Amino acid sequence: MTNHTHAPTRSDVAAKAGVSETIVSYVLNNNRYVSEEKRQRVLAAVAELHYRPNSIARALKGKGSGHILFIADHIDNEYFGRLVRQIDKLIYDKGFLISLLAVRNHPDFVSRILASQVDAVVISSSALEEKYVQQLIDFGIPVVLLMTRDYASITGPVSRIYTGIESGIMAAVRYMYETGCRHLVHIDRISSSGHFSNRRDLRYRGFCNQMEALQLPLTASSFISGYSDNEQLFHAICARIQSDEPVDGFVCRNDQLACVAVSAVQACGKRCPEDISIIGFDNSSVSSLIYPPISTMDQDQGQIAQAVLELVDMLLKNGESQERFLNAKIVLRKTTRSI
Amino acid sequence: MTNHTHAPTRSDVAAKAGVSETIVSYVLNNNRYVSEEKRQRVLAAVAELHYRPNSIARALKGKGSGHILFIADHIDNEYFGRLVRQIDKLIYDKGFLISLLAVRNHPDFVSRILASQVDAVVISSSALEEKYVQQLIDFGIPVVLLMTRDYASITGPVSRIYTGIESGIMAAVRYMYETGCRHLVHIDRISSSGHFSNRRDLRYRGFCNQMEALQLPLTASSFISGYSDNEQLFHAICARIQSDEPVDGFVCRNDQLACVAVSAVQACGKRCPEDISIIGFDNSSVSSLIYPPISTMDQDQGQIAQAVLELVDMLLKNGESQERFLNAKIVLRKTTRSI
DNA sequence: TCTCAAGATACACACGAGTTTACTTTTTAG
DNA sequence: CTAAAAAGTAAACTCGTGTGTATCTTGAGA
Repeated sequence: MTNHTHAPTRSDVAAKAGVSETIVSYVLNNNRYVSEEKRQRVLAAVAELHYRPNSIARALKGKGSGHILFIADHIDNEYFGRLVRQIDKLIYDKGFLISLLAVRNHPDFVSRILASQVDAVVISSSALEEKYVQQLIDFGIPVVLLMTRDYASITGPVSRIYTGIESGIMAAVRYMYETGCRHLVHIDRISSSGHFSNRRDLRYRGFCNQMEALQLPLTASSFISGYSDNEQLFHAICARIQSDEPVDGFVCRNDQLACVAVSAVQACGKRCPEDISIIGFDNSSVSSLIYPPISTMDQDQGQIAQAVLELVDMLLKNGESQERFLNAKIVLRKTTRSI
Repeated sequence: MTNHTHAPTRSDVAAKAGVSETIVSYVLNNNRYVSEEKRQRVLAAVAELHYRPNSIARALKGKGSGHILFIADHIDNEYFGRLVRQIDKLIYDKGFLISLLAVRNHPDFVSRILASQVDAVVISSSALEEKYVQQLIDFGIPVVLLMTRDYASITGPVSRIYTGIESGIMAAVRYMYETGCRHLVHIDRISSSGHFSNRRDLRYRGFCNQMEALQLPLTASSFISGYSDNEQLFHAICARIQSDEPVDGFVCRNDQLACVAVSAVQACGKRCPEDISIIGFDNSSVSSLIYPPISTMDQDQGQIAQAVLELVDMLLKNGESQERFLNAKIVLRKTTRSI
């Protein structure tokens, strides 16, 4: 049982191959001419010792640490989990590793990230204050924003990916309209003070924009939000259904909320989708597991992952930033009518 | 708008404070005597420059990189996501960062991890081959195993956490028994060749052990497994219900499977829990969102996170390994009878 | 007065890799 | 056949930090 306490270093390889450390470095980085004979000896030694350049030492020389940091509000979110998985798939062969961090709006947050020496930062958050994002950028860290809200004030070389949230919600509203719905209600978890002030959230914005475009009624009663507890939300939805204001469709922030909506509709003795249509968001596992299975909007995490890596690469290579627009696809199941 | 391209270094701080770099180092590491006056000057300069020691350089000196690597089969798993979140909560103040990696059974896997220079590795996987785990340990990396299977062959200084999987399944079986079930069936996603060969999986083992202890019938028809597709599993469960062999309870590997079981039971015209009881595992969000809400076993991720960190600390500090036994709590909802 | 302990500081090296520069050998051109 | 160019190698420095050891000052004790 080989019991190495330390991983082999370049000097071990050089010794075993009978060449200088420099040669080893040249072979591995492939940036200087080395005679074929020595090259082979080096590669053999590398293979035999299972040598890999220490990424820490390499990072110290400015070659990058090989860590890409993902920041999200809820890192245990299923949508985010699937995205991370896809990225892990693509990133592995490039020698990168994913690091994860839940958002904290604390003055130390940025210096904490700086000290951790990650090569790039990908942010998927509606909660992180823009000033912190701005600081990251000002410090020269490559940043890719997954757009969940507008980040209006941010300036500098940031890449942005519109993952299809806004256009997705708009497509959902349009589909509901096309299948006959005229009184749509948006269900969300959070709400800012006053119903119409949350314009920075892309779902909210998409809903409002499309409603206005279709000239559908948009009032305070077009929104149910602010309930963090499912039980309370359930009752709020029931109350809304039984109120004087008409409803024939719920457009939900995510599939969990849609689930609650389905229960509420059934509890009120209404039929779904005949009386009230429901559409969720994220295509999470619940949506296909419950009965009736929920129609929802699916963002292709594989596609997003691809875009993230391309933009990170570009940022790392040229410092060039870019924007990307992706679309969510509608997944029709049983909580919406057919066209 | 301050546009620093580079983070400040120790020498910047030393210059600003008018002392030598060594003094800065002593103040920050608090390991040598420094006069109060200079200490204050250094701290002021640190604050002013927002200096933080570069964790890469510090890691190169063997002080640890501040990265703890989590390895799992499915890093997008909801259970795992919640665990990661809890750990992030506890770990943040200690200056650590979580890294994530999906299992690959590839010869390079270990050297890949070695090269990434993480301080410790936490493994939550039933798929990772034991030889790779052994290699990690032999290389002197602190390893904490979240026990999902037995890892019988592993030797050396590893810490193990039994998160309550085996004891949890046993408690579930016992509860089913106490509420009158006598013909229990275990539903799993995967199966090895032959029904009785998967003894290394703690759920499987817990189920078998408790069944034997209660002297309940345990035959090939006590298992439904091997269906990766929900549709196929649904039909398999229906077939089992309608077969000659009696069933009055399903003990499922997770809540998703329990969901499918609920649908199957209803589709077969049986009542749940009156005719057939069902219990899931993980207390994932689906379990409380569907109707009827599913009884399940809950592993307290906060508790597990706490244990993980304690064991990592211990490993990092003394190199001492340890075992920890935690329990899952039963969450009674509507798919099981009352006692 | 001399010595020795302890207080206070700084030099210099190490960590493991990348890279600049310089040195030696071989090849090519004139 | 000689000079210059090119190929091949290696020594030496760099990144930012921690720390062993050396230096220097001060004060107390004999």
